[in-house]
Amino acid sequence: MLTKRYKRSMAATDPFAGLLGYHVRRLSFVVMSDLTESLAPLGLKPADASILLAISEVPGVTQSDLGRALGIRRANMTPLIAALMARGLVEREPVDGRSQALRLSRAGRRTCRAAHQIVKDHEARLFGSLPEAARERLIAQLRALWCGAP
Amino acid sequence: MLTKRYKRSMAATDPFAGLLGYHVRRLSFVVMSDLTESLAPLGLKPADASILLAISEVPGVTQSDLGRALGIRRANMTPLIAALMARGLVEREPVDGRSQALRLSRAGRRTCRAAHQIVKDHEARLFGSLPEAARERLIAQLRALWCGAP
DNA sequence: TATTGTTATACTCTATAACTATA
DNA sequence: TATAGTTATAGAGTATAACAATA
Repeated sequence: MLTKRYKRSMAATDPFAGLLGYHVRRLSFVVMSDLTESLAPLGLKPADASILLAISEVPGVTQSDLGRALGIRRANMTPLIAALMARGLVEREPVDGRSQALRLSRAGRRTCRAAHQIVKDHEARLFGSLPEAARERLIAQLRALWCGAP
Repeated sequence: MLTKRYKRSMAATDPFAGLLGYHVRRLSFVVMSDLTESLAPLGLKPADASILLAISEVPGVTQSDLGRALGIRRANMTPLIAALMARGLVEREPVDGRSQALRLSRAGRRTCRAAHQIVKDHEARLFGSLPEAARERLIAQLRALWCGAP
């Protein structure tokens, strides 16, 4: 990430060192890179894994509600769900004439468990150095910052 | 960001609430959205602003070194620098037959100061609720997580 | 041989608009 | 009139490979 050359030439006067947003951005990049790489053996991207995890927690959730919860637009949910259905991981059943209830198939539950384990390992690898109390305080602070104070 | 429907159907059992990486990702999105919007009046993207700020701190920095410091590849630096030069904000001078030293023009320094103020306001708006000590601890923790422990 | 800067290009993610069918 | 899902498409941002000129 940081080269020797950078450390020589810029680190001492890094104009971003005092910017919280900058560190959030760089950490987010590291997190997403590691997670993408970790999930690749399952043939899943982070978005796929988040969909499986969320369906597993709320079986029967609607495609639209799921998209809203994850910050994925309707138009972009369509191909994501279609791919998971084509792989036999997700099943769909109409709740009325327009909404579709999503559930995991048996294979989907298996893949979801594997993904969940990978995510836990990934978190431990990246954040394991933090004491549990610090980790929880960090989560509470970040959560408050992105989804509004309380 | 979060809809009422989401709060009703998923919040209680949010499978991501305990994942630090998830909150980093969501906060990064909020940060980048706000920063992009805040810089738009100057006709700058966050990458442009980071380039101006960095050149201002290290005048004469090389295009390659700058890219490495900011995590932008050589191939992607070319059009970014070209656009800033076309706007008369950045000037370039060869240090040897291949490297180019970058400096801000007078207009570039003016735009850089404006960008710096916008960034400071943006940080205050998003993170002003944090006491200074908490903010600094947060920065130290995030920095350690993305660029290696010490 | 390795590095700088460039060009061309491709891939992913995300965004919008328009359409249908249902409520 | 508003919502669910779909389709098509456009725009960022980021990635690689190959090239010429230079160290």
